Amino acid sequence: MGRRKKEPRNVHREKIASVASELFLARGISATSMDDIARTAGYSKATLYVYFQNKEEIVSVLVLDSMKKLCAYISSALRHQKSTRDKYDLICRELVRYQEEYPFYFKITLETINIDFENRDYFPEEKETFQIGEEINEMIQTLLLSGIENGDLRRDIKIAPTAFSCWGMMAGLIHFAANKKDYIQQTMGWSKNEFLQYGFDMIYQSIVSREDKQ
Amino acid sequence: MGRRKKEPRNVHREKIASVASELFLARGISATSMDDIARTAGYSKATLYVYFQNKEEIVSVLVLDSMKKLCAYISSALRHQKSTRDKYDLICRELVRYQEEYPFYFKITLETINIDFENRDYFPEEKETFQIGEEINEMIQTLLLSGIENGDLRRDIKIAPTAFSCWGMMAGLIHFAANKKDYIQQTMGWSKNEFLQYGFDMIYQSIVSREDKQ
DNA sequence: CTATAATTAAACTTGTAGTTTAATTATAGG
DNA sequence: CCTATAATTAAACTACAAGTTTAATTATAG
Repeated sequence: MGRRKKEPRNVHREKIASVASELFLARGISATSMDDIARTAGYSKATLYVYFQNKEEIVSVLVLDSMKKLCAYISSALRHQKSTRDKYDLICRELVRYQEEYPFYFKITLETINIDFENRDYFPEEKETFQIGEEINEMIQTLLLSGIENGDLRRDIKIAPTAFSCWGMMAGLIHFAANKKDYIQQTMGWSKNEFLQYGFDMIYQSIVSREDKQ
Repeated sequence: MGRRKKEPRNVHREKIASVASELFLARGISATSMDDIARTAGYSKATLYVYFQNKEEIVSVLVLDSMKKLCAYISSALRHQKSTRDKYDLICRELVRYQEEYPFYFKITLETINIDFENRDYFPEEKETFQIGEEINEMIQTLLLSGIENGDLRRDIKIAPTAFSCWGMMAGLIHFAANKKDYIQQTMGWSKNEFLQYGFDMIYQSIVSREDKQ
């Protein structure tokens, strides 16, 4: 009975999400209204509500996109480096890149990956985001395991707790560095990246094998 | 010319702040309206605006209070323990306690201690909060220094970067543990505190002296 | 040409922070 | 006991926001 189709639903969703992404990055999520998005995207607000349930759904789609990219970054990092340390360093770099590219989603991800599937209703995108988080976890745990096997990492570390501790510590470090850039410069005379390098190295020190004490 | 004084300004401020604190803890800051606070405190909304500029000022007073307590906790921890490790452990415990007691202020503190004194106008409370953050930093750096001197900690760590890295990592760890309690239980079979213990130990491993390799 | 899908303008609801005014209330000082 | 005045307040107001709904408009497939 449809007499008119033109663009499929997803084209509109992607156009809207893309515009929202730019506005969110420029002004922040809460400072961007649905009216802003509609105006910028060249739709009316009513149309936005045809393609998305609400603002939250738009955000969750963008968070998912960003997590997919992060996952791809990390996966590529693991494939392209050989040594445990090189892989570790590149993962750190990718995490920093992710925070810089998507500062708001980085924050949301840290808080949301949670998911107590009982309580709330979640968008499919949110559940998928959670799944991708699991994928990343598995990659990190695989790295830890192979690091232990070839003697790069301590034999007595516990894989899962170490992976999650690293995740929490790195996130905290990156968050700190991103928000206190000027402060770091003033008190230590270090750039954000120098500071991060030092912090990431500290974390590595906590898991590295201590056999080689030349 | 004042014909009536009754309660000094600060009594009202404290009563309002105290009520706000309870509501914030119970429902969250953004879910608590000025009307809620006024109703619960037994004032009219107009009176709230007599004693506070706005909601933000109430929050900043509460954040300051919470930071004062944290500072006192940590200071006491350092005075009551002898060994570097005991002092370290107790500081970790106090940080966790702080997060549990003031989850919302913990988050704000992590984001706000920043302060780029040029940009915004800050309430005096915000500046004082920053100062207390500095005090805590100094205490931690003093601990690191004495730990190095008596051989408990590695001689090659850099005091300030290590202190700030620890701060960032611990905050990240605590934040992770607090938000993903159930997840930790399900994936690792560990309680939040067991996980935190493991994570804090990892951090300590990264700064501990490695002389004693029995 | 027209039925109908797609889109929209605009009004509306509900909720928020913040401001202002005019009125009310309580009391310190004479 | 008065009364000037400080303290307080109710209530109306502005200015936004998200989200919902309706009635009208627009474009096009057949």
